[in-house]
Amino acid sequence: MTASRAVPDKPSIDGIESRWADAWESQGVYRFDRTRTRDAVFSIDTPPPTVSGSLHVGHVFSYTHTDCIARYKRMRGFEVFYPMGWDDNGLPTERRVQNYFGVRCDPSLPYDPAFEPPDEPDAKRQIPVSRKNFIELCERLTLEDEVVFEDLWRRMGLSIDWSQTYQTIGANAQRVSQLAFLRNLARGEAYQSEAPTLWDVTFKTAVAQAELEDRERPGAYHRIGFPRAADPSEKVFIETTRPELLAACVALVAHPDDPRYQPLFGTTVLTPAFGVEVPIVAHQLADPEKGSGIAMVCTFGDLTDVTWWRELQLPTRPIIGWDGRILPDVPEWITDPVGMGNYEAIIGATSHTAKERMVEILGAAGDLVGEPRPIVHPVKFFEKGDKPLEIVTTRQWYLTNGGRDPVLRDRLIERGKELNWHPEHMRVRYENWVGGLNGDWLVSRQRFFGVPIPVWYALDESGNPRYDEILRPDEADLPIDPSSDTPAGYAEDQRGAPHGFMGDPDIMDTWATSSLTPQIAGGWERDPDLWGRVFPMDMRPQAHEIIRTWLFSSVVRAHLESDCLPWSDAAISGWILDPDRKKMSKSKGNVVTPMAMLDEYSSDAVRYWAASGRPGTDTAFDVGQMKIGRRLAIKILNASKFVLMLDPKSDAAAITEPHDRARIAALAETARQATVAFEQFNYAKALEVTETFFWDFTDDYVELVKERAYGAEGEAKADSAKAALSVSLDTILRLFAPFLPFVTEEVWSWWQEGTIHRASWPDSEALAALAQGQDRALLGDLAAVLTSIRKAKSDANSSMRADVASAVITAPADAIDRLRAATGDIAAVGRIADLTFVEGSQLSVEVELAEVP
RNA sequence: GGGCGAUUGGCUCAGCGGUUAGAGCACUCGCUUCACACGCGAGGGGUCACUGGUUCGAAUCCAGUAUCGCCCA
Repeated sequence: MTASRAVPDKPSIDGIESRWADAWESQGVYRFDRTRTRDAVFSIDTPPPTVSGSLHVGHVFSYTHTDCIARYKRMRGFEVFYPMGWDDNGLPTERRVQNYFGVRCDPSLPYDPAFEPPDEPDAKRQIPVSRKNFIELCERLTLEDEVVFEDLWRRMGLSIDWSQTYQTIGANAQRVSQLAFLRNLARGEAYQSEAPTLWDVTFKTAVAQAELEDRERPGAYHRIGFPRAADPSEKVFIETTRPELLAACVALVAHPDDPRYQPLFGTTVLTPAFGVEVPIVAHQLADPEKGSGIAMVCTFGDLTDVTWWRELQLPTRPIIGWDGRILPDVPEWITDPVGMGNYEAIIGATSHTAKERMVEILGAAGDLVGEPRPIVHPVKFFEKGDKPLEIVTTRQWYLTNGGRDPVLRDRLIERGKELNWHPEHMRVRYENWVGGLNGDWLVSRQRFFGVPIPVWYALDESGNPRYDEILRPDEADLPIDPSSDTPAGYAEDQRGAPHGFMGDPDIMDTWATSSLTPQIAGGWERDPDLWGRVFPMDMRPQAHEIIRTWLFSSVVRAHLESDCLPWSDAAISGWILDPDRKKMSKSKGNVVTPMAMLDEYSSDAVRYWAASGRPGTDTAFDVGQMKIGRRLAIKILNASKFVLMLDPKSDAAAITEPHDRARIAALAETARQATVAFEQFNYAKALEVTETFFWDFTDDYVELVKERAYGAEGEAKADSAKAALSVSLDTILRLFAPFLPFVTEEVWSWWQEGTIHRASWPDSEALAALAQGQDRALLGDLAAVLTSIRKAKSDANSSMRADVASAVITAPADAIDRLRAATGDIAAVGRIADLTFVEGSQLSVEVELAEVP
């Protein structure tokens, strides 16, 4: 970088961001050099932020951590592959596009190349558009959103290669997702199955295990009597929280060892209100402690029902439709006229309403015992939904993830052990999750906006799909949309016709795309040359709450496709907490606008705060730390100005004074510690040791050698100090460069060629050699002496420039030996006329100030 | 209910077996020192959550308790 190449009179950190951001971009400082081979590349699988979401402090925090590592690695000589993705696939973007343009996605519509959204969108009367049109609108909108993010990233100084960007709904991401899916299909890792599925009735889509969350909800146990078929006067009492599912009851189940019910196993009862005969069966999952110890099995009330249904081979009697309402036709298993009438009473009702009506019906018939007993229990929800999930039987696509195959599960847990976790303890979250999987990964979603499942099905003579006859596209044609593209050998007019074809109507789980970010960014099956230079990647930075989703699914995909980990290291960042130690969130109204923060404190200052947060640790939002960062940046400018105004020569051989060598020895140790810390991804530690050194350097060393550097003790000793100052400054700037890219670059431009961000990382061994074996202990002795002298002056309320008539340093013999070598510096900084040493056990200084005239 | 992590001066944190426990902020006092008043110096302030244990020695290791947070049921 060539800038002024002179030290300004009044250096300032204000406004330097845009100047250097522009210079870095125009000179391609962070451009990935793809002539470098894999061993010389450090590749980062950057998290693509949700562009439809808002920017918040958490972004600044975690992206800074990654950038510090990227910059360190670049200075270590690695060519850093640091792409940026935009996550514009999924529900948040779908909603935003709908509202912004007043449209909705209807995949049955043909693509209209001339479509333009209305000038004045009406959210209540959304215009239906094809999937392709919808995605085009999404890309148009996210282009605007991306600009906001990119501006912030540049302003923060993220050293991203802006020629390497991708979108998770972009053509390349779609192509990669579909190609990977087809490869999974070919290897038998992707399969379809008609099975009970967790279902969100609001979004009308299947939901995967990873998207579930339990929420505490009030409920009530209803005690219901089932007459025995053999003797209707005798009743078996169950307790259920879901009486509305009585019509879907297929059995009663109790624990095989429960003596209360053992005599009943193999007998049957009649369901109250419906008169359907169901068996009493035994299963070890029945909890004798819960309710009456015998439970009603329905298809399906919860996941345990699904287990009982599967393992006991019970019939399927669904009564809840995909809209969450009771199915309209009286099912054939209800034959009793009263039962048929009771069913008609709940047709079309939601679960909630059906429950109320069933309670009425059961109460009127005397089948309900007593009052419902209120409880609070965990209920499964879609994490983005607000109604309890139902379980309905649907045909879905699954991807193997170890949830049903112990061998694969063990292999994936092994992968978790191979991965280097930062911090280490995050590994258990992965292991807990993988160990707790209860099924394969459900990847199909009944939504409209997303990456389509890239297959068609042949239709039989009646026009019904033959799911076993999957029509696959040619890999070269990807990405495709089966709702508008036609399979080979068919014509478009055969769509939906007998002996024709139909496209799979579903799209993929967004994680099915996000799990492939290394493949999308790294040019998998698109740019083999690039792929060979960046994969497997080195680093995945991400937040801890998506270990089960993003991290795990990425491991699954790389394992299945490439039989390796997608990256060697996972750097897990913590959260930003507000001062009340709650996670910062928009709804709490405590989110600070990142750009305003950068304006107020400067980018380097905000980065300083972010980099102070240890890896994986939740960190309080703290403007105090930003103020300190700002102070540090300004201090670097001023200290640099001082050193450079001495016009020092970087002649390492000139460093001959023991004090200077001791300082260089400390510098070498600092560089060593910072390097070790960075190698462990501990940027916070690297910053801390550098900062500590720097403040000692300015407060003690610079003050002590100032007079000597000005020439008070002759040219040779001045040159020694100046050379040490020069080497120190050069090293300090490089140690700080990953954290404070702007101010370090600014100073670098005053006296060095090129950009500091491509300069080499300090070599601690080379620095140690410059110290010529000098003991660092001298610095501790000097600091103690200096403090004593300053204290004497401070106690006397006098200036630090006050003259000292005499000072007597008492110290152990070895300390005296060391300190004698710096007598000149001590006398100069203390303005001591007469300095003497006395041997003693403890280091102390007796100071006699000169008479003030 | 299971798992993980945290608990150190008023605040934010470092230290994670070895001399009287550190830093910054805040606070008090002082200093217009020619790199910096967006500065410099000095000072006060902590029985390291609690209870046991291991050890010559524990903030640091072990067990338990409490509180908080997160992940998973």
